[in-house]
Amino acid sequence: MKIGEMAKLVGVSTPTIRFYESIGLLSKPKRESGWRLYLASDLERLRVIHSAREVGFSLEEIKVLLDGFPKSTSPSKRWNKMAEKKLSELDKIIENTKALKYLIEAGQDCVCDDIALCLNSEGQACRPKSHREFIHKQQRKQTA
Amino acid sequence: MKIGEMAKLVGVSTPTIRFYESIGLLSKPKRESGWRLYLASDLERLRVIHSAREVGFSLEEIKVLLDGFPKSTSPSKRWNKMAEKKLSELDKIIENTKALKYLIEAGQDCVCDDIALCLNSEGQACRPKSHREFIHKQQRKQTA
DNA sequence: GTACAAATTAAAGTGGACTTTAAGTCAATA
DNA sequence: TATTGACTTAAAGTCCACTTTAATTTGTAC
Repeated sequence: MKIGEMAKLVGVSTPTIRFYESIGLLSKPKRESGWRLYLASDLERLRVIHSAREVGFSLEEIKVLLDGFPKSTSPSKRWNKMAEKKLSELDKIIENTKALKYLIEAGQDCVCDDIALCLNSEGQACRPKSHREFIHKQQRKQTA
Repeated sequence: MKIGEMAKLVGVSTPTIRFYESIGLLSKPKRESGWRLYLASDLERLRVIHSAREVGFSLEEIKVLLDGFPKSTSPSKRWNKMAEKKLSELDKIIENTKALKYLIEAGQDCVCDDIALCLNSEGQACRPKSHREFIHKQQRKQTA
């Protein structure tokens, strides 16, 4: 497939794809009369890159993660180290995301005058109760 | 508390806090002989900002989300619209994060020669099976 | 054959989110 | 009283991840 089709399928711009190629994040594909022709495997790789970007990985991190992805042999120390680090970061992201979801949902029927009050107040008449309890649990976890 | 203490508790730098103040994301706190003195509510707000940043919210988005946070009245249309949008983005982030976790975990004992093969191949001898199935499910979902 | 849409290049420009710099002030300790 | 470490300011600088520009080439439709 040509660059425009792949771009559309994944949801990035064509200059972005060329840019990724220029920094070696995507490999140089075959050409047909000058036009880049991509394979299904390129599409998969770009999809992974895109979702990793959305989760906040830097391009450099993605490069290490993908290029160091274990071949038939066992993973390198560097890869393993980054994988470990990233796994715990991803867990943190999931926690954060859930907390924010609760916060936003609560905004729809919370009666606090301020978000800080809503998060903070102990005896506040803030609905829904479930939200306040969840947030407080999160904060105790983070502080500890 | 002074700026350094708050910075340490949340995990940002002191210039970052002053920068947030300069763009109106944090309000100007009381001073004591020139030094900023923060309250517990400032700490909570900064915590929310920080975790939202980690999840990829822009500062502008966070500003809208927090400043428009419904007071005793009902939420504004703008706030509601952004909240809706953000809730679905957050769901996507959780999906992406889980998929990446599977991918990284799989890297530890996958026998594919390449990450694209691992994601892509149908009859490939790629362990663990659970991972491949999960990823394919994700992809079908995204493409659909 | 001409217009059009989609591709090509290298290089310069942009926007967001900080970070650094430089010169100074404050409060506590030796 | 002098040093230390945490604070103050405004302004300039940096880094990342693209995006835009401009000038050109290719394949398809009328």
